[in-house]
Amino acid sequence: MYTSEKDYLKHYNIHNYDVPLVSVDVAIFTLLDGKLHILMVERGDYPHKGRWSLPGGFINQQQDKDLHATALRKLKEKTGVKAPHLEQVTTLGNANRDPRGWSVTSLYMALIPYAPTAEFIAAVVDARWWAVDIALKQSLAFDHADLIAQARERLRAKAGYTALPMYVLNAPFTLTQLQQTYEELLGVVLEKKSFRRKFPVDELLEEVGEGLPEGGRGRIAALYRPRKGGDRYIFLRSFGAGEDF
Amino acid sequence: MYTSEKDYLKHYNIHNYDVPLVSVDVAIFTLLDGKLHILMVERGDYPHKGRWSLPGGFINQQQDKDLHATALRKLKEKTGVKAPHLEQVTTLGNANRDPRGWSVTSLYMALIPYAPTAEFIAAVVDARWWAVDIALKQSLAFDHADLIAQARERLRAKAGYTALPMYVLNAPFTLTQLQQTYEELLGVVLEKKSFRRKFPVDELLEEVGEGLPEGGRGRIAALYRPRKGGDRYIFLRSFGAGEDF
DNA sequence: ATTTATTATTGGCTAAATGCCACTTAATTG
DNA sequence: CAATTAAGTGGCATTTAGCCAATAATAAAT
Repeated sequence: MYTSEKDYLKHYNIHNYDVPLVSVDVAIFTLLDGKLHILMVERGDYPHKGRWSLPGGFINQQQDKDLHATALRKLKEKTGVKAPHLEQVTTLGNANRDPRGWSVTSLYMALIPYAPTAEFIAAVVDARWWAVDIALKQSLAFDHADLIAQARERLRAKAGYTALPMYVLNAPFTLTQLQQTYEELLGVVLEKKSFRRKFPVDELLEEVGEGLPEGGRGRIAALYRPRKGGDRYIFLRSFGAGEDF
Repeated sequence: MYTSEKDYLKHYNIHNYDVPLVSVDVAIFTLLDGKLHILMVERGDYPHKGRWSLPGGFINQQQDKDLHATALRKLKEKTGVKAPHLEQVTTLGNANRDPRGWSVTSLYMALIPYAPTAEFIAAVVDARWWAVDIALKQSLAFDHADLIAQARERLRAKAGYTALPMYVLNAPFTLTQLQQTYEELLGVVLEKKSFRRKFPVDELLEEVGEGLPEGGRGRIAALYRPRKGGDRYIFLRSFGAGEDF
Protein backbone atom coordinates (compact mmCIF):
# COMPACT_ATOMS: atom_id res chain seq x y z
CA MET A 1 0.00 0.00 0.00
CA TYR A 2 2.67 2.50 1.00
CA THR A 3 6.24 2.30 -0.24
CA SER A 4 7.94 3.85 2.78
CA GLU A 5 7.32 5.47 6.11
CA LYS A 6 7.73 8.86 4.45
CA ASP A 7 5.16 8.00 1.82
CA TYR A 8 2.76 6.76 4.52
CA LEU A 9 3.12 9.95 6.53
CA LYS A 10 2.53 12.12 3.46
CA HIS A 11 -0.89 10.54 3.03
CA TYR A 12 -1.80 10.42 6.70
CA ASN A 13 -4.54 12.77 7.84
CA ILE A 14 -5.97 12.43 11.31
CA HIS A 15 -9.28 13.86 10.16
CA ASN A 16 -9.92 10.69 8.20
CA TYR A 17 -10.34 8.84 11.47
CA ASP A 18 -12.80 8.65 14.29
CA VAL A 19 -10.94 10.36 17.10
CA PRO A 20 -12.10 11.10 20.61
CA LEU A 21 -12.03 14.47 22.33
CA VAL A 22 -9.05 14.79 24.66
CA SER A 23 -8.95 17.11 27.63
CA VAL A 24 -7.03 17.65 30.83
CA ASP A 25 -8.70 18.39 34.17
CA VAL A 26 -6.96 19.40 37.36
CA ALA A 27 -8.18 18.81 40.91
CA ILE A 28 -6.42 21.55 42.88
CA PHE A 29 -6.55 20.94 46.61
CA THR A 30 -5.70 23.17 49.54
CA LEU A 31 -6.38 23.36 53.24
CA LEU A 32 -8.59 26.19 54.43
CA ASP A 33 -9.87 26.50 57.99
CA GLY A 34 -8.65 23.00 58.68
CA LYS A 35 -10.79 21.51 55.90
CA LEU A 36 -9.80 20.19 52.51
CA HIS A 37 -10.94 22.51 49.72
CA ILE A 38 -10.91 22.22 45.96
CA LEU A 39 -10.79 24.91 43.30
CA MET A 40 -13.83 24.92 41.03
CA VAL A 41 -14.70 27.09 38.04
CA GLU A 42 -18.09 28.04 36.71
CA ARG A 43 -18.43 27.09 33.06
CA GLY A 44 -18.92 30.08 30.79
CA ASP A 45 -19.60 28.11 27.61
CA TYR A 46 -21.54 25.14 26.35
CA PRO A 47 -21.73 22.31 27.08
CA HIS A 48 -22.91 22.44 30.69
CA LYS A 49 -22.79 26.25 30.68
CA GLY A 50 -23.27 27.68 34.16
CA ARG A 51 -22.34 24.52 36.04
CA TRP A 52 -19.34 24.19 38.31
CA SER A 53 -16.48 22.08 37.04
CA LEU A 54 -12.81 21.34 37.56
CA PRO A 55 -10.34 23.71 35.91
CA GLY A 56 -9.44 22.08 32.63
CA GLY A 57 -9.52 22.21 28.90
CA PHE A 58 -7.95 21.08 25.71
CA ILE A 59 -4.37 20.54 24.70
CA ASN A 60 -2.85 23.45 22.87
CA GLN A 61 -0.64 21.68 20.37
CA GLN A 62 1.51 24.76 19.81
CA GLN A 63 1.98 25.79 23.44
CA ASP A 64 2.03 22.49 25.32
CA LYS A 65 5.05 20.31 24.87
CA ASP A 66 3.38 17.45 26.75
CA LEU A 67 0.33 16.55 28.82
CA HIS A 68 1.98 17.68 32.02
CA ALA A 69 2.50 21.10 30.46
CA THR A 70 -1.19 21.30 29.68
CA ALA A 71 -2.01 20.59 33.31
CA LEU A 72 0.55 23.13 34.47
CA ARG A 73 -0.91 25.76 32.14
CA LYS A 74 -4.44 25.19 33.47
CA LEU A 75 -3.14 25.38 37.01
CA LYS A 76 -1.38 28.68 36.41
CA GLU A 77 -4.33 30.22 34.58
CA LYS A 78 -6.50 29.80 37.64
CA THR A 79 -4.12 30.12 40.59
CA GLY A 80 -1.30 32.25 39.22
CA VAL A 81 1.32 29.94 40.68
CA LYS A 82 3.14 26.68 40.07
CA ALA A 83 1.96 24.16 42.64
CA PRO A 84 4.58 22.40 44.79
CA HIS A 85 3.03 19.10 43.73
CA LEU A 86 1.31 18.05 40.51
CA GLU A 87 0.69 14.47 39.49
CA GLN A 88 -1.50 12.53 37.12
CA VAL A 89 -4.24 10.58 38.87
CA THR A 90 -5.85 8.63 36.07
CA THR A 91 -7.29 8.93 32.60
CA LEU A 92 -10.94 8.26 31.90
CA GLY A 93 -12.54 7.73 28.54
CA ASN A 94 -15.95 6.62 27.39
CA ALA A 95 -18.75 7.42 24.99
CA ASN A 96 -21.08 9.10 27.46
CA ARG A 97 -19.14 11.49 29.63
CA ASP A 98 -19.34 14.37 27.16
CA PRO A 99 -22.38 15.19 25.01
CA ARG A 100 -20.04 15.96 22.10
CA GLY A 101 -19.08 12.28 21.83
CA TRP A 102 -16.39 9.77 22.81
CA SER A 103 -14.19 11.70 25.17
CA VAL A 104 -10.99 11.10 27.11
CA THR A 105 -9.76 13.20 29.99
CA SER A 106 -6.53 13.00 31.87
CA LEU A 107 -7.08 13.91 35.49
CA TYR A 108 -4.31 15.61 37.44
CA MET A 109 -4.13 16.46 41.11
CA ALA A 110 -2.32 19.54 42.43
CA LEU A 111 -1.56 20.45 46.03
CA ILE A 112 -1.04 24.04 46.98
CA PRO A 113 -1.02 26.18 50.13
CA TYR A 114 -3.94 28.56 50.39
CA ALA A 115 -2.23 31.85 51.23
CA PRO A 116 -0.15 32.55 48.11
CA THR A 117 -3.15 31.87 45.84
CA ALA A 118 -5.79 33.85 47.68
CA GLU A 119 -5.33 37.20 46.00
CA PHE A 120 -5.01 35.86 42.46
CA ILE A 121 -8.01 33.58 42.75
CA ALA A 122 -10.16 36.34 44.21
CA ALA A 123 -9.49 38.22 40.96
CA VAL A 124 -10.51 35.29 38.72
CA VAL A 125 -14.23 35.88 38.59
CA ASP A 126 -15.32 32.36 37.70
CA ALA A 127 -13.07 30.50 40.19
CA ARG A 128 -13.79 29.65 43.81
CA TRP A 129 -12.58 27.36 46.57
CA TRP A 130 -15.19 24.85 47.75
CA ALA A 131 -14.97 22.52 50.71
CA VAL A 132 -14.66 19.13 48.99
CA ASP A 133 -17.63 17.66 50.86
CA ILE A 134 -19.82 20.55 49.74
CA ALA A 135 -18.56 20.53 46.16
CA LEU A 136 -19.45 16.86 45.82
CA LYS A 137 -23.06 17.61 46.71
CA GLN A 138 -23.51 20.11 43.87
CA SER A 139 -24.75 19.20 40.43
CA LEU A 140 -21.40 19.40 38.67
CA ALA A 141 -20.54 19.47 34.98
CA PHE A 142 -19.80 16.21 33.13
CA ASP A 143 -18.57 13.41 35.42
CA HIS A 144 -16.58 15.81 37.53
CA ALA A 145 -18.07 14.57 40.78
CA ASP A 146 -16.53 11.21 39.93
CA LEU A 147 -13.21 12.82 39.02
CA ILE A 148 -13.11 14.73 42.31
CA ALA A 149 -13.85 11.54 44.22
CA GLN A 150 -11.00 9.75 42.48
CA ALA A 151 -8.50 12.55 43.11
CA ARG A 152 -9.68 12.79 46.71
CA GLU A 153 -9.15 9.07 47.12
CA ARG A 154 -5.66 9.23 45.62
CA LEU A 155 -4.81 12.01 48.05
CA ARG A 156 -6.19 10.03 50.98
CA ALA A 157 -4.21 6.96 49.98
CA LYS A 158 -0.96 8.86 49.52
CA ALA A 159 -1.39 10.66 52.83
CA GLY A 160 -0.86 7.21 54.30
CA TYR A 161 2.65 6.71 52.99
CA THR A 162 4.01 10.02 51.72
CA ALA A 163 4.70 13.53 52.94
CA LEU A 164 2.28 15.09 50.45
CA PRO A 165 -0.02 16.58 53.11
CA MET A 166 2.65 19.18 53.88
CA TYR A 167 2.01 20.75 50.48
CA VAL A 168 -1.48 21.97 51.34
CA LEU A 169 -0.22 23.88 54.39
CA ASN A 170 0.86 27.49 54.51
CA ALA A 171 4.50 27.62 55.60
CA PRO A 172 5.77 27.96 58.18
CA PHE A 173 3.75 25.42 60.11
CA THR A 174 4.08 23.45 63.33
CA LEU A 175 4.23 19.67 63.69
CA THR A 176 0.83 19.77 65.35
CA GLN A 177 -0.65 21.51 62.31
CA LEU A 178 1.00 18.93 60.09
CA GLN A 179 -0.46 16.13 62.18
CA GLN A 180 -3.91 17.71 62.02
CA THR A 181 -3.56 17.90 58.24
CA TYR A 182 -2.77 14.20 58.07
CA GLU A 183 -5.80 13.54 60.26
CA GLU A 184 -8.06 15.60 58.00
CA LEU A 185 -6.80 13.94 54.83
CA LEU A 186 -6.78 10.41 56.24
CA GLY A 187 -10.00 10.75 58.19
CA VAL A 188 -8.51 9.20 61.33
CA VAL A 189 -7.05 10.43 64.60
CA LEU A 190 -3.33 9.82 65.03
CA GLU A 191 -1.31 9.36 68.19
CA LYS A 192 1.04 12.28 68.79
CA LYS A 193 4.13 10.38 69.79
CA SER A 194 3.79 7.85 67.00
CA PHE A 195 3.27 10.58 64.45
CA ARG A 196 6.37 12.46 65.51
CA ARG A 197 8.46 9.30 65.66
CA LYS A 198 7.44 8.24 62.19
CA PHE A 199 7.51 11.50 60.26
CA PRO A 200 11.10 12.05 59.10
CA VAL A 201 11.30 15.66 60.20
CA ASP A 202 15.04 16.02 59.64
CA GLU A 203 14.91 14.73 56.11
CA LEU A 204 11.74 16.39 54.86
CA LEU A 205 11.42 19.62 56.78
CA GLU A 206 13.58 22.64 57.34
CA GLU A 207 13.27 24.42 60.65
CA VAL A 208 12.63 28.13 60.23
CA GLY A 209 12.43 29.43 63.80
CA GLU A 210 9.85 29.22 66.51
CA GLY A 211 6.49 30.73 67.12
CA LEU A 212 3.33 30.49 69.16
CA PRO A 213 0.89 27.81 68.15
CA GLU A 214 -2.46 28.75 66.64
CA GLY A 215 -4.66 30.50 69.13
CA GLY A 216 -1.64 32.20 70.65
CA ARG A 217 -1.64 30.09 73.81
CA GLY A 218 0.70 27.42 75.05
CA ARG A 219 4.35 26.58 74.66
CA ILE A 220 6.26 27.96 71.72
CA ALA A 221 6.49 25.49 68.85
CA ALA A 222 9.18 24.84 66.27
CA LEU A 223 8.19 26.09 62.81
CA TYR A 224 8.98 24.28 59.60
CA ARG A 225 8.69 24.50 55.86
CA PRO A 226 8.98 21.64 53.33
CA ARG A 227 12.39 20.80 51.93
CA LYS A 228 12.91 20.43 48.19
CA GLY A 229 12.15 17.03 46.70
CA GLY A 230 10.07 15.77 49.59
CA ASP A 231 7.22 14.85 47.26
CA ARG A 232 9.14 11.75 46.19
CA TYR A 233 9.53 10.38 49.70
CA ILE A 234 7.80 7.11 50.50
CA PHE A 235 7.35 5.79 54.02
CA LEU A 236 8.04 2.10 54.57
CA ARG A 237 5.21 1.87 57.05
CA SER A 238 1.94 3.65 56.56
CA PHE A 239 0.06 6.02 58.79
CA GLY A 240 -3.40 5.28 60.04
CA ALA A 241 -4.43 1.72 60.78
CA GLY A 242 -6.55 1.46 57.67
CA GLU A 243 -8.69 -1.46 56.62
CA ASP A 244 -6.81 -3.65 54.25
CA PHE A 245 -9.36 -4.15 51.51
CA MET B 1 -23.15 32.88 20.06
CA TYR B 2 -25.26 29.80 20.70
CA THR B 3 -28.79 29.98 22.05
CA SER B 4 -28.81 26.65 23.88
CA GLU B 5 -26.81 23.54 24.56
CA LYS B 6 -28.75 21.76 21.83
CA ASP B 7 -27.94 24.51 19.36
CA TYR B 8 -24.28 24.36 20.35
CA LEU B 9 -24.10 20.61 19.88
CA LYS B 10 -25.74 20.83 16.48
CA HIS B 11 -22.90 23.00 15.24
CA TYR B 12 -20.12 21.12 17.00
CA ASN B 13 -17.73 19.20 14.79
CA ILE B 14 -14.59 17.72 16.24
CA HIS B 15 -12.86 17.93 12.89
CA ASN B 16 -12.77 21.71 13.21
CA TYR B 17 -10.25 21.32 16.00
CA ASP B 18 -6.64 20.34 16.42
CA VAL B 19 -6.96 16.98 18.13
CA PRO B 20 -4.22 14.56 19.14
CA LEU B 21 -4.02 10.90 18.25
CA VAL B 22 -5.21 8.69 21.08
CA SER B 23 -4.12 5.10 21.56
CA VAL B 24 -4.02 2.41 24.23
CA ASP B 25 -0.97 0.23 24.84
CA VAL B 26 -0.80 -2.78 27.12
CA ALA B 27 2.27 -4.12 28.90
CA ILE B 28 1.39 -7.78 29.44
CA PHE B 29 3.68 -9.46 31.95
CA THR B 30 4.17 -13.08 32.86
CA LEU B 31 6.74 -15.26 34.59
CA LEU B 32 8.61 -17.72 32.42
CA ASP B 33 11.57 -19.77 33.66
CA GLY B 34 11.67 -17.66 36.80
CA LYS B 35 12.14 -14.45 34.81
CA LEU B 36 9.72 -11.64 34.10
CA HIS B 37 8.63 -11.60 30.47
CA ILE B 38 6.59 -9.18 28.42
CA LEU B 39 4.48 -9.78 25.33
CA MET B 40 5.67 -7.86 22.28
CA VAL B 41 4.27 -7.64 18.76
CA GLU B 42 6.08 -6.92 15.54
CA ARG B 43 4.52 -3.97 13.73
CA GLY B 44 3.08 -4.91 10.36
CA ASP B 45 2.25 -1.37 9.24
CA TYR B 46 3.71 2.09 9.14
CA PRO B 47 4.84 3.92 11.13
CA HIS B 48 7.77 1.96 12.56
CA LYS B 49 6.91 -1.04 10.41
CA GLY B 50 8.93 -4.10 11.36
CA ARG B 51 9.85 -2.90 14.82
CA TRP B 52 8.76 -4.56 18.04
CA SER B 53 6.15 -2.75 20.11
CA LEU B 54 3.64 -3.22 22.86
CA PRO B 55 0.26 -4.63 21.87
CA GLY B 56 -1.97 -1.64 21.40
CA GLY B 57 -4.00 0.45 19.04
CA PHE B 58 -6.79 2.89 18.66
CA ILE B 59 -10.12 3.19 20.37
CA ASN B 60 -12.96 1.65 18.41
CA GLN B 61 -15.77 4.06 19.18
CA GLN B 62 -18.42 1.53 18.24
CA GLN B 63 -17.03 -1.50 20.06
CA ASP B 64 -15.36 -0.02 23.13
CA LYS B 65 -17.60 1.37 25.81
CA ASP B 66 -14.64 2.86 27.65
CA LEU B 67 -10.84 2.96 27.73
CA HIS B 68 -10.64 -0.13 29.88
CA ALA B 69 -12.62 -2.00 27.24
CA THR B 70 -10.09 -0.97 24.62
CA ALA B 71 -7.27 -2.35 26.75
CA LEU B 72 -9.22 -5.55 27.37
CA ARG B 73 -9.87 -5.97 23.65
CA LYS B 74 -6.16 -5.57 22.82
CA LEU B 75 -5.29 -8.06 25.53
CA LYS B 76 -7.70 -10.64 24.23
CA GLU B 77 -6.65 -10.20 20.62
CA LYS B 78 -3.10 -11.21 21.48
CA THR B 79 -3.48 -13.67 24.36
CA GLY B 80 -6.94 -15.12 23.86
CA VAL B 81 -7.77 -14.69 27.53
CA LYS B 82 -8.91 -12.14 30.08
CA ALA B 83 -6.03 -11.42 32.44
CA PRO B 84 -6.61 -11.83 36.18
CA HIS B 85 -5.27 -8.28 36.61
CA LEU B 86 -5.47 -5.24 34.35
CA GLU B 87 -4.82 -1.70 35.49
CA GLN B 88 -3.98 1.65 34.00
CA VAL B 89 -0.42 2.73 34.67
CA THR B 90 -0.26 6.22 33.25
CA THR B 91 -1.08 8.30 30.21
CA LEU B 92 1.62 9.98 28.18
CA GLY B 93 1.18 12.66 25.58
CA ASN B 94 3.52 14.92 23.68
CA ALA B 95 4.30 16.26 20.23
CA ASN B 96 7.21 13.96 19.41
CA ARG B 97 6.36 10.44 20.41
CA ASP B 98 4.57 9.64 17.14
CA PRO B 99 5.67 10.87 13.71
CA ARG B 100 2.03 11.49 12.82
CA GLY B 101 1.81 14.32 15.33
CA TRP B 102 0.71 15.18 18.87
CA SER B 103 -0.16 11.85 20.36
CA VAL B 104 -1.55 10.55 23.63
CA THR B 105 -1.38 6.97 24.80
CA SER B 106 -2.91 5.37 27.81
CA LEU B 107 -0.64 2.66 29.14
CA TYR B 108 -2.14 -0.39 30.83
CA MET B 109 -0.42 -3.23 32.64
CA ALA B 110 -1.77 -6.78 32.62
CA LEU B 111 -0.57 -9.75 34.65
CA ILE B 112 -1.18 -13.24 33.40
CA PRO B 113 0.12 -16.77 34.06
CA TYR B 114 2.14 -18.19 31.20
CA ALA B 115 0.58 -21.61 30.74
CA PRO B 116 -2.97 -20.77 29.61
CA THR B 117 -1.69 -18.33 27.01
CA ALA B 118 1.07 -20.40 25.47
CA GLU B 119 -0.91 -22.15 22.78
CA PHE B 120 -2.85 -19.10 21.64
CA ILE B 121 0.20 -16.86 21.46
CA ALA B 122 2.17 -19.44 19.52
CA ALA B 123 -0.54 -19.16 16.88
CA VAL B 124 -0.37 -15.36 16.69
CA VAL B 125 2.45 -14.97 14.22
CA ASP B 126 3.52 -11.46 15.15
CA ALA B 127 3.46 -11.90 18.95
CA ARG B 128 6.22 -13.21 21.19
CA TRP B 129 7.24 -13.25 24.86
CA TRP B 130 10.51 -11.42 25.57
CA ALA B 131 12.43 -11.36 28.83
CA VAL B 132 11.93 -7.77 29.94
CA ASP B 133 15.64 -7.09 30.26
CA ILE B 134 16.21 -8.26 26.71
CA ALA B 135 13.22 -6.41 25.29
CA LEU B 136 14.48 -3.15 26.74
CA LYS B 137 17.74 -3.51 24.82
CA GLN B 138 16.02 -3.75 21.42
CA SER B 139 15.30 -0.77 19.25
CA LEU B 140 11.59 -0.59 19.91
CA ALA B 141 8.83 1.33 18.15
CA PHE B 142 7.87 4.82 19.37
CA ASP B 143 8.70 5.45 23.04
CA HIS B 144 7.77 1.90 24.00
CA ALA B 145 11.03 1.29 25.85
CA ASP B 146 10.00 4.12 28.15
CA LEU B 147 6.48 2.70 28.49
CA ILE B 148 7.84 -0.72 29.39
CA ALA B 149 10.14 0.83 31.98
CA GLN B 150 7.22 2.66 33.56
CA ALA B 151 5.01 -0.42 33.68
CA ARG B 152 7.91 -2.46 35.05
CA GLU B 153 8.46 0.14 37.75
CA ARG B 154 4.77 0.16 38.69
CA LEU B 155 4.87 -3.62 38.99
CA ARG B 156 8.00 -3.48 41.12
CA ALA B 157 6.46 -0.88 43.40
CA LYS B 158 3.21 -2.78 43.80
CA ALA B 159 5.03 -6.03 44.51
CA GLY B 160 6.11 -4.28 47.68
CA TYR B 161 2.65 -3.83 49.13
CA THR B 162 0.17 -5.97 47.19
CA ALA B 163 -0.41 -9.59 46.26
CA LEU B 164 -0.13 -8.89 42.53
CA PRO B 165 2.90 -11.13 41.96
CA MET B 166 0.64 -14.16 42.39
CA TYR B 167 -1.04 -13.30 39.10
CA VAL B 168 2.02 -14.05 36.97
CA LEU B 169 2.31 -17.58 38.38
CA ASN B 170 0.76 -20.72 36.94
CA ALA B 171 -1.58 -22.19 39.52
CA PRO B 172 -1.24 -24.22 41.58
CA PHE B 173 1.97 -22.92 43.08
CA THR B 174 3.89 -23.33 46.33
CA LEU B 175 4.71 -20.60 48.83
CA THR B 176 8.35 -20.94 47.88
CA GLN B 177 7.52 -20.25 44.25
CA LEU B 178 5.48 -17.25 45.32
CA GLN B 179 8.37 -15.95 47.39
CA GLN B 180 10.76 -16.41 44.48
CA THR B 181 8.35 -14.43 42.31
CA TYR B 182 8.36 -11.57 44.80
CA GLU B 183 12.14 -11.72 44.80
CA GLU B 184 12.30 -11.56 41.02
CA LEU B 185 9.86 -8.67 40.79
CA LEU B 186 11.32 -6.71 43.70
CA GLY B 187 14.93 -7.44 42.88
CA VAL B 188 15.78 -8.35 46.47
CA VAL B 189 16.16 -11.54 48.50
CA LEU B 190 13.51 -12.07 51.17
CA GLU B 191 13.72 -13.97 54.43
CA LYS B 192 11.57 -17.11 54.38
CA LYS B 193 10.03 -16.82 57.84
CA SER B 194 9.26 -13.12 57.46
CA PHE B 195 7.71 -13.68 54.05
CA ARG B 196 5.41 -16.40 55.31
CA ARG B 197 4.45 -14.41 58.38
CA LYS B 198 3.58 -11.35 56.36
CA PHE B 199 1.80 -12.81 53.35
CA PRO B 200 -1.85 -13.31 54.33
CA VAL B 201 -2.13 -16.83 52.99
CA ASP B 202 -5.54 -17.56 54.51
CA GLU B 203 -7.15 -14.47 53.06
CA LEU B 204 -5.58 -14.39 49.62
CA LEU B 205 -4.92 -17.99 48.71
CA GLU B 206 -6.95 -21.14 48.46
CA GLU B 207 -5.22 -24.41 49.23
CA VAL B 208 -5.67 -26.95 46.47
CA GLY B 209 -3.79 -30.00 47.72
CA GLU B 210 -0.16 -30.89 48.03
CA GLY B 211 2.66 -31.75 45.68
CA LEU B 212 6.36 -32.07 45.33
CA PRO B 213 8.31 -28.88 44.92
CA GLU B 214 9.98 -28.06 41.63
CA GLY B 215 12.82 -30.44 40.94
CA GLY B 216 10.88 -33.27 42.53
CA ARG B 217 13.05 -33.43 45.64
CA GLY B 218 12.37 -32.54 49.22
CA ARG B 219 9.36 -32.41 51.48
CA ILE B 220 5.90 -32.16 49.95
CA ALA B 221 4.59 -28.60 49.78
CA ALA B 222 1.12 -27.16 50.08
CA LEU B 223 -0.25 -25.94 46.74
CA TYR B 224 -2.32 -22.80 46.33
CA ARG B 225 -4.19 -20.73 43.81
CA PRO B 226 -5.28 -17.09 44.13
CA ARG B 227 -8.63 -16.32 45.67
CA LYS B 228 -11.05 -13.94 43.95
CA GLY B 229 -10.59 -10.25 44.62
CA GLY B 230 -7.07 -10.52 45.94
CA ASP B 231 -5.87 -7.86 43.52
CA ARG B 232 -7.39 -5.19 45.74
CA TYR B 233 -5.48 -6.22 48.84
CA ILE B 234 -2.97 -3.75 50.26
CA PHE B 235 -0.39 -4.66 52.87
CA LEU B 236 0.09 -2.22 55.74
CA ARG B 237 3.82 -2.86 55.75
CA SER B 238 5.83 -3.34 52.64
CA PHE B 239 8.11 -6.13 51.56
CA GLY B 240 11.73 -5.53 50.84
CA ALA B 241 13.76 -2.96 52.72
CA GLY B 242 13.75 -0.52 49.85
CA GLU B 243 15.49 2.79 49.80
CA ASP B 244 13.09 5.51 50.69
CA PHE B 245 13.79 8.01 47.95
C1' DA C 1 3.77 37.90 91.42
C1' DT C 2 1.57 33.75 91.45
C1' DT C 3 -1.57 30.51 89.81
C1' DT C 4 -4.16 28.37 86.10
C1' DA C 5 -4.89 26.95 81.51
C1' DT C 6 -3.04 25.58 77.28
C1' DT C 7 -0.08 23.54 74.04
C1' DA C 8 4.69 21.48 72.64
C1' DT C 9 7.94 18.13 73.39
C1' DT C 10 9.95 14.09 75.44
C1' DG C 11 10.28 9.76 78.46
C1' DG C 12 9.23 5.26 79.37
C1' DC C 13 6.78 1.00 79.53
C1' DT C 14 4.22 -2.76 77.18
C1' DA C 15 2.91 -5.13 73.22
C1' DA C 16 3.46 -6.29 68.48
C1' DA C 17 6.20 -7.02 64.42
C1' DT C 18 10.55 -8.22 62.17
C1' DG C 19 15.17 -10.24 61.31
C1' DC C 20 17.88 -14.03 61.95
C1' DC C 21 19.08 -18.64 62.26
C1' DA C 22 18.54 -23.21 63.58
C1' DC C 23 15.59 -27.17 64.08
C1' DT C 24 12.19 -30.62 62.59
C1' DT C 25 9.63 -32.94 58.95
C1' DA C 26 8.94 -35.48 54.72
C1' DA C 27 10.10 -36.53 50.49
C1' DT C 28 13.89 -38.53 46.73
C1' DT C 29 18.34 -40.57 45.46
C1' DG C 30 22.08 -43.70 45.76
C1' DC D 1 19.38 -46.93 55.39
C1' DA D 2 22.18 -42.81 55.05
C1' DA D 3 22.63 -38.58 52.52
C1' DT D 4 20.41 -34.85 50.29
C1' DT D 5 16.92 -31.59 49.40
C1' DA D 6 13.36 -28.50 50.37
C1' DA D 7 9.05 -27.29 53.37
C1' DG D 8 7.53 -25.65 57.37
C1' DT D 9 8.16 -24.04 62.40
C1' DG D 10 10.36 -22.48 66.90
C1' DG D 11 12.60 -19.17 69.47
C1' DC D 12 14.99 -15.21 70.77
C1' DA D 13 16.97 -10.54 70.19
C1' DT D 14 15.92 -6.23 68.10
C1' DT D 15 13.00 -2.76 66.33
C1' DT D 16 8.66 -0.42 66.00
C1' DA D 17 4.19 1.14 67.62
C1' DG D 18 0.53 2.28 71.06
C1' DC D 19 -0.38 4.40 75.19
C1' DC D 20 -0.19 7.67 78.66
C1' DA D 21 2.12 10.53 81.69
C1' DA D 22 5.79 13.95 82.86
C1' DT D 23 8.03 18.18 81.88
C1' DA D 24 8.59 22.75 79.47
C1' DA D 25 7.14 27.18 77.97
C1' DT D 26 3.95 30.41 77.03
C1' DA D 27 -0.60 33.63 77.83
C1' DA D 28 -4.35 34.81 80.71
C1' DA D 29 -6.49 35.23 85.07
C1' DT D 30 -6.27 36.23 89.85
